[in-house]
Amino acid sequence: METTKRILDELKTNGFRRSAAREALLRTLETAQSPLSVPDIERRLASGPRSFNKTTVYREIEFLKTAGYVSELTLRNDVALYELAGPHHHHLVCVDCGTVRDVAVKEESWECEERRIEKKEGFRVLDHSLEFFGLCGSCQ
Amino acid sequence: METTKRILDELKTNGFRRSAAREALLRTLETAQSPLSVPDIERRLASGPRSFNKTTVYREIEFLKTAGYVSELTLRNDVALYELAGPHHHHLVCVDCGTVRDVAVKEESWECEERRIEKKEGFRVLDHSLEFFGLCGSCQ
DNA sequence: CACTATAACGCAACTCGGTTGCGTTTGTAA
DNA sequence: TTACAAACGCAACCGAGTTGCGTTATAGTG
Ligand SMILES: [Mn+2]
Ligand SMILES: [Mn+2]
Ligand SMILES: [Zn+2]
Ligand SMILES: [Zn+2]
Repeated sequence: METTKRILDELKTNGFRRSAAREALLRTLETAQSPLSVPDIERRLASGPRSFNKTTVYREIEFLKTAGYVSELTLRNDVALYELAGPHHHHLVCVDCGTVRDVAVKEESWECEERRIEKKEGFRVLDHSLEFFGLCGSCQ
Repeated sequence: METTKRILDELKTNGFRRSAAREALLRTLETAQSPLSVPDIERRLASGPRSFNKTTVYREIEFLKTAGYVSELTLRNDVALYELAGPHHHHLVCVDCGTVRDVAVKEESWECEERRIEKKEGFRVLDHSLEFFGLCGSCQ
């Protein structure tokens, strides 16, 4: 826990300030149990002690993404979702209620597949996205 | 070839008309060598014998998607891309030039993974998306 | 070849996530 | 305390995608 504090400290050693918006945004992401959209974040911030301009939120998300502390999630042309960056993982997305859950996938099975692609297709694989769509426990 | 004609025929037997927009749009997707966005499609149509209103293009895409002839592709929060529906497959996306290519992936290796998820997570998997991001031959 | 029903279309106005420019505020270290 | 730049707010903007509604055109019928 206290990921927020750790990130703020790391940022400070690199010359970035501990601002109210930055801390509030990090705490929001840390306490969220699933990825949030920017509108989500704005609402949660607004229901706290103070709200922030949407430009600030977008810029801060962009900053934290570039710094590697936040990762962006793309699902079926909905709005972008954000979560605190962690080890590489994938998601279960309920097509009914929209909830998003982390899921561990054994990647070894098809990392050889990536190497095969690199060789056969002449394409240098840097990253991949894999998400599962279906029905969560409460929706099936 | 002549996927366009086949689709138009199939649609006609179901009571849907062979309209100019529908035919032009299908031909555009058929001759495209990679998925297109709606703005892409609008531009290509406009440089042909006649152009169509963007609402028409959106509605037609939606119609063909629902009818199962077009599939939508979502990559890293860019605009939606569309291609003629075919057998399930995945894509190689160049993060430099943006080109999108089909790629065959042996799914057997991790279909057991899906079943494991269903059992362990209590989540009914209906579908998945898997895309590879990296550098194409000309960009690496 | 009319006639008709309705699928398909165009237009204008709108929504909303996301961006940009610019002037102001605020955190931090000297 | 001061000064510099990081961070912020505001207003205007952009562009993909949507909606309502009146009009046009396709295709089956007589
Ligand atoms: Mn996650
Ligand atoms: Mn494809
Ligand atoms: Zn659900
Ligand atoms: Zn490339």
